[in-house]
Amino acid sequence: MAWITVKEAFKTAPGPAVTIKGWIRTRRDSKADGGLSFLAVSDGTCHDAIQVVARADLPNYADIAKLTTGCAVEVEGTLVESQGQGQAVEVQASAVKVAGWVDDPDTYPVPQKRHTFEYLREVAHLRVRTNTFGAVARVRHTLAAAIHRFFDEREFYYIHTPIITGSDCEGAGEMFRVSTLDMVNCPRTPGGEPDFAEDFFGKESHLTVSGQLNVETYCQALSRVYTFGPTFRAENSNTSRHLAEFWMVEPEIAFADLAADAALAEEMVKYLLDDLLTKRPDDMAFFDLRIEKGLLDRLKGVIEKPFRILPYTEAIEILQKANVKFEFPVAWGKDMQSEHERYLTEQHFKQPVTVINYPKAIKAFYMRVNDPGTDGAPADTVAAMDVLVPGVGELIGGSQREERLDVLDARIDEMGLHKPDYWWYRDLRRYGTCPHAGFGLGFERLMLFCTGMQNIRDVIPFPRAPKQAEF
RNA sequence: UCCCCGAUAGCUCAAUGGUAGAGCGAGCGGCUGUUAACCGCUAGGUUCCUGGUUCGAGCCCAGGUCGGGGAGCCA
Repeated sequence: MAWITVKEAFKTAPGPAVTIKGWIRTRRDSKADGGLSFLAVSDGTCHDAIQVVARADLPNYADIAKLTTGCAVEVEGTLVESQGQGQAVEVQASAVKVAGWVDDPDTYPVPQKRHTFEYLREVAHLRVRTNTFGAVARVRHTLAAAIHRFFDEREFYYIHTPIITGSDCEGAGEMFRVSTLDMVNCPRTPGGEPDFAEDFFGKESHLTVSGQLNVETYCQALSRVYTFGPTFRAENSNTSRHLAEFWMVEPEIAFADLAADAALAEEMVKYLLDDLLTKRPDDMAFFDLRIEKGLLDRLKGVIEKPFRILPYTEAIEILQKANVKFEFPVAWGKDMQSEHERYLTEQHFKQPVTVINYPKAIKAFYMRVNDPGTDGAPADTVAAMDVLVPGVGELIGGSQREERLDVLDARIDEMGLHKPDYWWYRDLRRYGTCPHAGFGLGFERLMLFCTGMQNIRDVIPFPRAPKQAEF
């Protein structure tokens, strides 16, 4: 008897003998026809559970009648056309073997009832057994696979940039230290500071906050590259859009400017949405029905319309003219607040907006300095871009990189950074430099955008956030 | 880190400073080719922690812990 997945079973015509293995979602009993039980069995391979009909003449029916939500079972039977409403096929069981009971149904953390997401976070090891978190897990996989396929189809190479970094020059926020030093009796320098020369790497090391600087080196040889891996920020961020450990997609393209970068970002987002709608119609219909009404229409709209490319200088003008009372003032040269970004993408344009050419003073040292007067800006700008999307805010941040060594050095000095730390990054500008650009896409933010889920802690299996690393 | 809100049964929430309740879930029974099933019965409590006010605290006060919403940092 062939063991097939529930997903396969739904695609199979009635008739064959099959074995199904999975976990009980619900059990319903009937005394009709001499007695029978209906078991909804899920194996997670697709959104729906399959109905198993277990008749009272099965030798272990007394056990079957005690099955509760969460029990693991192996069912042998025949795939048949369903006699009832609500499903096309079901399994008429010839044997139901109980692989694992639920100890105490009264305290099983995820019985078949409504749960809040806040509660389910406390039982993250079991929450994936619910409809929502099963769907999240499958969508997450589908998007991740689509990312690799998108780049592979375009001759990008996947670069495994390091998780541990010895350079303290990534400049994208607080970092987690990686150390094997004895924290209680740590070796000290004569000055009394911890002596990192004695540490594992012989220097102070941290978890990466971005793969960008490393991936730029491979870009300068392989032309089109990307990295997709975990990223760590030790910021004390307590929001529904930040994690201490998150996954980031960072492509880097050689002989490319900001326009090419923005075009790549847009093409990628649309490719991913289209692939998701094609490959996961069951889960996406669930999100549309239960999580965000109108989700499917919203995503289809994103695929169809071009992103709005909006110079920062123009964005400020729109915000200043807006008939809305903002909590924070709008002024050229200031970074846009969340409320400003949300206004642009949610109220004014009602679609994804790519804001480009930000003031130099508020952006990172590696972003390429624009020619004076770009977009009619009153001061220097850099070729940076942020892709803002409704409901999430900043989905992507990127830029054309400064490829001119003299300009880069001036920026490093200007920002008070320690030039020798950047020796290998500067080398790229000495040995055959070329214009190049790239961006970072927050994978969990993409998940929020695609599923309509509200909290970023609910779109990653085991969220890492301040005071949260239980599982 | 800042502002606001919250913590009571397994879960979601009620309860004027005076005997702690409901819905869902769970157990048992009834009914039904059932499917958000339905009907009946039953069990289930250190009211987050520490201290204070009071004859008496789930309720008032102080501190803490944890959670949620918003902000900052950003992806």
